[in-house]
Amino acid sequence: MDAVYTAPGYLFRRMQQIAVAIFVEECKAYDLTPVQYASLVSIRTHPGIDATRLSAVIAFDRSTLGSVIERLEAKAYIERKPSPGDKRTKLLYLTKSGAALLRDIIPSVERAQARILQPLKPADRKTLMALLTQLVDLNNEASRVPLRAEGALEHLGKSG
Amino acid sequence: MDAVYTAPGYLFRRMQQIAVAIFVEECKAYDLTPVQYASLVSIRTHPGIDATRLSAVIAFDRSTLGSVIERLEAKAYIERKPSPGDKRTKLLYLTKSGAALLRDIIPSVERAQARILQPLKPADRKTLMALLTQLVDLNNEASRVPLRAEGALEHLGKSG
DNA sequence: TCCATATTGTAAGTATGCTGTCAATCGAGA
DNA sequence: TCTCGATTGACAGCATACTTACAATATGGA
Repeated sequence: MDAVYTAPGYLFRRMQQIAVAIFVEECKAYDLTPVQYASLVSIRTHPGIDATRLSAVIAFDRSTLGSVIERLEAKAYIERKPSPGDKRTKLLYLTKSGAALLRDIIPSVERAQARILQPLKPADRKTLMALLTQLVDLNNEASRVPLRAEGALEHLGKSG
Repeated sequence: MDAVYTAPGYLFRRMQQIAVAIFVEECKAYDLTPVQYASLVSIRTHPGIDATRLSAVIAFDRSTLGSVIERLEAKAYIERKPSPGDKRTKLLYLTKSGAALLRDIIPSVERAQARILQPLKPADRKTLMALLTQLVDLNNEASRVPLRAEGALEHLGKSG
C-alpha cells in the first residue's frame, strides 16, 4: 500500500478535488466556479474594493485573481471603475445581474457545502470543521497568500 | 464577515494551498511538486504500470497526468517503454536517478507532512486525520476521478 | 472473420494557482 | 520639488485540474 494515502497533503488534495466537484455539480445551472463565487460574495460585502485587497480578503493569488476578475467582468457580473484618488487601481462593484445571480445561487451553494460533509455523523462534522478552522488559522502565514480579512481593508476607509 | 470563511469548501481550498506551500518549501532543493512525488512513489510501488491505471491509483485526472509524466520523463526520473502486449499503452518505470531522488527526498516530505499538522495538539491531529480519511473515503465517488487503488491493477497481473 | 464498442494516449480549451517581471503610479523623505 | 522605494495591475511562464474529442488499437460477440 502506498504511503501517500495517509499523508495529510494527499488527503487535503483529495478533499479539495471532491469539494470542487460537488460545488460544480450543484451549481452547474449557473456556470460559476467556487473561486468566482467567493469573489462575488466578497465584492458584495466590500463594494469598491480593489483587486489587490480582494486577493488578501479571500486569500487568492493576486496574479490568478486578475483573470478571475476578467471572466466575471466578461459575464457582466461585476464592473471595474477607475479609482478617483489612485490612477493605478480599479474599483470593483457588483452589477445588478451579479447581485441577482448571487441571490439565486445561494441555495445551490448551501446544498453543495452540506453534501461535502454529509457522509459524516453530525457530531463528527462539527469536530472536523472546528479542527479545520483552527488549522487553517494557525497555518495562515504558511501559505504564500495569507488571509488578511480585516487588515487588508484599513486603507479603504471602511474600518477603524 | 463573509460567510465563505466558514464553508467547508473554502477551508479545504485553503488547507490545500497551505499544504502545497509547505511541501514546496521543504522540498525546494529537489524541484519536485506534490503531484510529481506521488506519481514517483506509485510507479516505484507498481513498476510497469500504465498511465491510465496510475491515474486511478493516485486519483489524478488522466489528462493532467499526461503532462506530469512528460515532465518526469524530461527530468529523467522515469522511463516509458512500449507494452509488449498492447500497442496503445506505454509502461512506466523509475530510472536509477528517479529511485535515488525518491530515497533522498523522503525526509523532506516527512518534514512537510508533519509541519502541516504541527499547529494542532497531537490528540487533535489524530482526530482530524481519522475524520479526513473517513470523509475522503466516503466521498470517493463524488470526485471525477475516484480512487481505485487495488481494482485498477487487476488487469496488470499483480493482484488476485 | 468482421464489426460495434471500449480503452489508451494525446491534444485543445478553460480555469485555477504560483513565480517572476515590468511600467505606471503613489508616497514619503531629503 | 525631486527622487527613491513601495504599490498596483498586467503579463509571461510553469504546473495542476477538468472537459471534450479523436485516432489508434483491443476485445468480445455475431
